Amino acid sequence: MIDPDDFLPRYYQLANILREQITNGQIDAHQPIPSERQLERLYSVSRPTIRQAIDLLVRQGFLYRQHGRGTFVSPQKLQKGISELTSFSEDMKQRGLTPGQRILEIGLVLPPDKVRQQLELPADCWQVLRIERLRLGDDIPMGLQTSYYNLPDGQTITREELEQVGSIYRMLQEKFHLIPTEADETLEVTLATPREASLLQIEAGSPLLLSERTTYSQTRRVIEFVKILYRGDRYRYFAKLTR
Amino acid sequence: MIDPDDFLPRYYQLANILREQITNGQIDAHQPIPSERQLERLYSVSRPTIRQAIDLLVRQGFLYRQHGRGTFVSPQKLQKGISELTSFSEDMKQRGLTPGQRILEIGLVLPPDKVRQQLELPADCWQVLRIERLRLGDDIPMGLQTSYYNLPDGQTITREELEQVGSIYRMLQEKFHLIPTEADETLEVTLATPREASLLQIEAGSPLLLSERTTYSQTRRVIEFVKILYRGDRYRYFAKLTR
DNA sequence: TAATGCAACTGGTCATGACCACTTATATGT
DNA sequence: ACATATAAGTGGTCATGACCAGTTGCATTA
Repeated sequence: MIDPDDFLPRYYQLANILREQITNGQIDAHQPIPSERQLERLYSVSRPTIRQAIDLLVRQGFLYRQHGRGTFVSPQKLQKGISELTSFSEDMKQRGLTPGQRILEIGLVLPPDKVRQQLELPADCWQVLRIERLRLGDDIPMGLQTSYYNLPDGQTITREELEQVGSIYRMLQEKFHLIPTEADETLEVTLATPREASLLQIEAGSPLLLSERTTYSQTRRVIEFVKILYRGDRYRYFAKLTR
Repeated sequence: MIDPDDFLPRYYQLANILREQITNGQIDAHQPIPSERQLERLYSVSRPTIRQAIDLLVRQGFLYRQHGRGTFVSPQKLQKGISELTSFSEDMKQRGLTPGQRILEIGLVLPPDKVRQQLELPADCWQVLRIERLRLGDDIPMGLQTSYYNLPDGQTITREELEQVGSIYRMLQEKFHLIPTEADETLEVTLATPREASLLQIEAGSPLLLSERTTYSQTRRVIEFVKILYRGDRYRYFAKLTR
């Protein structure tokens, strides 16, 4: 069952096996999985490895533990990851919609104060990359996105590159070795300006959900600052909270 | 430094010590903490204990690791907990406002279909506890909250009890041993009805942020279903996302 | 001098073994 | 029949020791 020569660590292989069993419905909600000592014998791995695998699944919301009783399967409802950092495209796919985009503008600009602060840039900063896109779900306008990036020494991203690759995150990873791992997001309500309304194909003054997100890399450096105006009638935000 | 006889486990004591040092600014952002082998000698605890403490602080956003290089302090900005499950009162306190409330209605009602589904109750369910409160921050209306509870066998909560204790969560813990540990939340935009507007002291048709939350206990049973209508001009939602 | 390779760090994974705290069912007492 | 101990199970914590996999700096080599 578990291959010690696999390039994946054993605790990770075990977590995958157990997750599979759970999502396949082989164990009902609120039913116990085998005890840690039993798993030790079942899969011929030591208890620390078992516990590491279970820890992972507990954090991911698939299992919960009860001291002295056992480890149990969470009900389906809670088996969605906690607030996961996703791109707009991934978000749309999770909702069962086909993501799309129309690039409105792309180029270097003098950053507004707020953007400069969020990107942690000095006051004498010259220019940052700004990308404005209309974001679509099943070809219907879902949001208006404005992103800002501070790329190293004169490097940049062209409209052609972006249109070809599609995902900025993939470009950042391949060209600059930047992997988004954490983000701070705020949500508030605003009303659509005439320009925003016409782009989003709604009436001026319609309510919008405004998301502002700062994304950080593995080393906790700022990668990007993103503003998205979502159509209030088509978008709902999901979050999973823990104690 | 670490007391083996303390009622707190050692890894937890160590985490507290390190967190203290970090928040006190004794180690600058992006600077390394002592290596795990050094901490082993410094505090006379074994490496698994060290790693458990560091794991905790990494999950809480205070530290980040880099294989082969070391463990480093995160910049202040990211040192706020990930999406934490908080009550309205705690939320207000974190924002530096004094929480308050006005109980509008409290009593048993026939649950609407949506509420019944969220509380995972059978179709023939008779009645649930419904509490409607106006929530204040620094005595200014911030939101209109409607909560639903399914309490065991005829037990209930009276207006007097709630007014005296103040916190429903504390009552749930003391009377029913229910501790909120997880929640699913959705956010969307709506417009205020005349009644909502007058209670929140805004104009009818003003944009509102609607939060719907289902809260679960340690054993993943539903505790409550809560709807809060926040004033769009006074409330902003924060979230921390991870990958 | 510049490139190379080695050694000494770092965190990541894993095994073994032990004891504690909590829960549950069973056996034992009254 | 009931209450009470006991034992066996569970997860929670911790120590010791080992090896792997990246990173870095320094010494060696060309």
